[in-house]
Amino acid sequence: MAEQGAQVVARVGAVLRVLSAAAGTPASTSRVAEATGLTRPTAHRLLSALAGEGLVDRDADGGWVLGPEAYILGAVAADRYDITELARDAVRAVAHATGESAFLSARRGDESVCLLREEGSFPIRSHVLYEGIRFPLGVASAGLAMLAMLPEAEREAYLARADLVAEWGPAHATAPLRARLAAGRATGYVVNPGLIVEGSWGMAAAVFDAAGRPAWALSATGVESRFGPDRQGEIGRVLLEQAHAVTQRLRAR
Amino acid sequence: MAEQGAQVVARVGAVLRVLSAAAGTPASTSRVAEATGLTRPTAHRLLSALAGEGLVDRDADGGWVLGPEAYILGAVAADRYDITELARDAVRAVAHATGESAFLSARRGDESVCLLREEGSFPIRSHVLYEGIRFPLGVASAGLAMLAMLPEAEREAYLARADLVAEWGPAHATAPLRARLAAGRATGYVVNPGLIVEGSWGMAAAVFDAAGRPAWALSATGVESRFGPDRQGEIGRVLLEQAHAVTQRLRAR
DNA sequence: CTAGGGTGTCCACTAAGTGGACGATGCGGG
DNA sequence: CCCGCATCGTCCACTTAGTGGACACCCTAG
Repeated sequence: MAEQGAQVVARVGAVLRVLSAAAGTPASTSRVAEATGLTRPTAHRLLSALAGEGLVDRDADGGWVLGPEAYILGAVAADRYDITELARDAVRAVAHATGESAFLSARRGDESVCLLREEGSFPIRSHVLYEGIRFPLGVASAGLAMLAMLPEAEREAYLARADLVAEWGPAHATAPLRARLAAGRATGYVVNPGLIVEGSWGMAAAVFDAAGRPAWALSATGVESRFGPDRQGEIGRVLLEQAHAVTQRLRAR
Repeated sequence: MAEQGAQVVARVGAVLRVLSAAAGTPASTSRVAEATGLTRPTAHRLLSALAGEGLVDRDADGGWVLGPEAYILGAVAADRYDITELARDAVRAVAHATGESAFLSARRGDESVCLLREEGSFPIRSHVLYEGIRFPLGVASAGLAMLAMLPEAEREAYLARADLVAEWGPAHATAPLRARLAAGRATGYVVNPGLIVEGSWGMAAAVFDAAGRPAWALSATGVESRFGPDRQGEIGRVLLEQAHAVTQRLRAR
């Protein structure tokens, strides 16, 4: 039984996150129910009430999307939380230097969420990441980068509570995951060898907030052939350099 | 008694709107309770639960602000609802041509909410409007402009249900308000003769969405001495021209 | 035309949510 | 340094808001 007054709020949070993760693609009532673990009448009721508040909207075909009030909340909250303007040059620099699509992601609890994407110039690109998409911290390269740089106690606590194998496969068991994180701490950047979509690789480096905590990550993704040993060092170097530059800018403000 | 499943959602909406309207200024628990009409324990419980979801945050002094999840929701929703990039040049043109601060506001139900502000060059400026601030439709010039251009049935329905006198004074009674709206329909722009803060005047023109509905407004505000009959026509012309340009751009996309 | 999948709504039931009261904390003034 | 006042967080008896299984309706594809 939830803390009093929290159950509906938690459900609202879950519903909004699902629509956010859908990145503007309308979701059906059944889809929202499934993704949030709610029953369909409950999902429908919450969605209708949220639509009444303008936090969600309904498209012409009955699909649910984030609403105009969500946009306004975000525009106001951007003053405090938005680093995309400050980081945009760095994301572009990664895309330009590596030819791969580059991203800025933030940590949100036990998830990473993609905030910014810059297309790379290389004609074959991975489209696994887009603004709003979320992954567990141990899954996408951005989340791996932030997880690797957390204090050991927090990292181990996460590994203890997160069950990634069920949904993401045995490559996400604790032992291989710890190895990946240890390698990331050694080099400063992490490598995701096609564990979300086979053949789509990613690399990432953490960006630290003013308190020294890994709160964001810069990453690059592309096809496997572009992430071999011959290029990994260079991509890693560029990611580290640009991530460090963003960290410095954040400290300076 | 609310529609089932709606009471807590409505309260969440109200809490988030209050924090949004505070435009980043931290609000105390008592302040949120007062502004939303909730009791203090209820406000505290909802705020704590929303903090758990990341939709609100608590600053170092215990004040409540919109949280990182609110920012993310808004960033995702911006794809569908953000016209500030498209309208920025027009807002700047109003500021430049008139010397006054210029704004873009949106209609949100029975309120107008300020989305964008450009400072004017004239050294004496009004600071009544800022991003996130909300007014009833019949109060700020932006809301007046949108209200004036609504279909008559909707406008009259609003006038029937909105009681603006209690909080805003007798100048907001239905008769003077109708006159102001009629004048606005005749000229295409509305004038707010210092009714929010004495001496701070505003003028606005509506921007229409693809369906021809007044969904936004461009406005200019400044000190009374700058809004006399000698300048009203020119300011009105600039507002109309720029609002029309934004309307055209919206149709074209 | 039929079947399947998705939708919206109902309402008996109960668990979640409420708010008055109380104690704690912090700050400012004397 | 102490006291008063304002604000805070928490408690828990009470009640009503929220729930979800069931049902009817709608739409689309074969």
